[in-house]
Amino acid sequence: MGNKVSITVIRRLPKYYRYLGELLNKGIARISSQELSTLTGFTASQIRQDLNNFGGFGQQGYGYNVSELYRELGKILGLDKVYNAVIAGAGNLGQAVANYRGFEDAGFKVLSLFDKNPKIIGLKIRDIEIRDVDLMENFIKENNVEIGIITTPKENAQDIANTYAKSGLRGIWNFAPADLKVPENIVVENVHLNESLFILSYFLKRNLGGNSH
Amino acid sequence: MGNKVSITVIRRLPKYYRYLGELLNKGIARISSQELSTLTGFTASQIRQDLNNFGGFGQQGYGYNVSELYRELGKILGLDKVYNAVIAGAGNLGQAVANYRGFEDAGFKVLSLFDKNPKIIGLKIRDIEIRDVDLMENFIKENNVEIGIITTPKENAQDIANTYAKSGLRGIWNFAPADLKVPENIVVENVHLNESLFILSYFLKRNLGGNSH
DNA sequence: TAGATTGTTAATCGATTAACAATC
DNA sequence: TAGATTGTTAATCGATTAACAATC
Repeated sequence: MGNKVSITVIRRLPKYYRYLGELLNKGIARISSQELSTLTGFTASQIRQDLNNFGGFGQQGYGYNVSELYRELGKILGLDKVYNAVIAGAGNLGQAVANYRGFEDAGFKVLSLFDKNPKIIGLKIRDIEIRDVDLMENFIKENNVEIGIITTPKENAQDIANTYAKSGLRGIWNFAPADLKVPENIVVENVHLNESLFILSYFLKRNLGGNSH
Repeated sequence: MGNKVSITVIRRLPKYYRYLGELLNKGIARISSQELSTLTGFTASQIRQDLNNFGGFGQQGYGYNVSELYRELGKILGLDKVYNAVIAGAGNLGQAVANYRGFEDAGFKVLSLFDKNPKIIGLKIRDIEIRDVDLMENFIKENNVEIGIITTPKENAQDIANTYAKSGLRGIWNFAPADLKVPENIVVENVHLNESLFILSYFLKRNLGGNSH
């Protein structure tokens, strides 16, 4: 399997996956790149190019088999494996993530939340306990945790990232508005809500409507 | 002011704005494109190109005045105006957004949350009341609300978007994993957590580390 | 004035679209 | 077989980088 697929291609894959899942639920068996284009807004040509980075999943004269393509994309996206995760920062956002159902669907399991506020340590979100953040490093090492989520204020984000790095985590999902410095072998994916909000604001000011900027 | 600045440029502006804010807090008065490059990871050349889409904010031999550039970018991003907002969906995520401090910093004011669950209608998040979603349309019309946030399950997202459109809102900040259909004059900015998570998963599977994919 | 750094044009690189032969 | 639609190459378009004259 070739390795150097561009990030712009990869960022489109989840959207394909989402629509294929919807088609699957509707019981639709096949789909052409043209029909996928109508759904996703990407051109048919681009869709074919994108998919062919990973293999020839289609069939001339027929199109793509929905359930096969869905399964293949799931594999490509790594959704066929379960990862253990922890959440640092058990405020509203941390609790929202802990409760987020899409999280389990993607094969992630939250084993614990961590916080430094003694008032909430010991509480449970669903059945997930909030523990003292001082226990986090050992917990990660002892429970085969591979993903660390950061939902703390930005002031603490780099400290948490450092602890994560020491603990041997492999990936960080960062919600703090900060660019984390981590060792080369750790993957960081950012959700920068403030940036998203600023972009909304930009287009509002200019009164430029239309979906999906 | 020219109008057609590409979306790829616009998506970099919030990062410039964030770092300039940090420099301002540190009391740093000037910065070169080269120094900004070190901070942001974009090339100096690209930074100069980006900024020159909006005007010549720099000075040869000197660089950029931090507070001036910060202020100018704030204007470009529309952060110099206050918008009223409401939130549909008062679960964890909706409450997290209501409590999110970056929200006020960007000039957005949440006037009310709305939900259909009678158990939480009437409660307050900080001092923001949760109201019955049936009252939402009138509330928006009567309170000069311009932004609608969607933190409901995806099943309800399009209905909420329709109500927003009827209410005369101008912008939607959508957290549901769905592509909303809205009239041309309404701006939609999406925060697709599931897509972000899938991308983290993709890079984890491939064991490709490094920041900022 | 000399040094620094922008603003801007030109060159390169990469991504998207178009086109069509291959083939189901 | 005829029609449909992919996989893939070539053409186009847009974004990034390099280079340097302008100028503070």
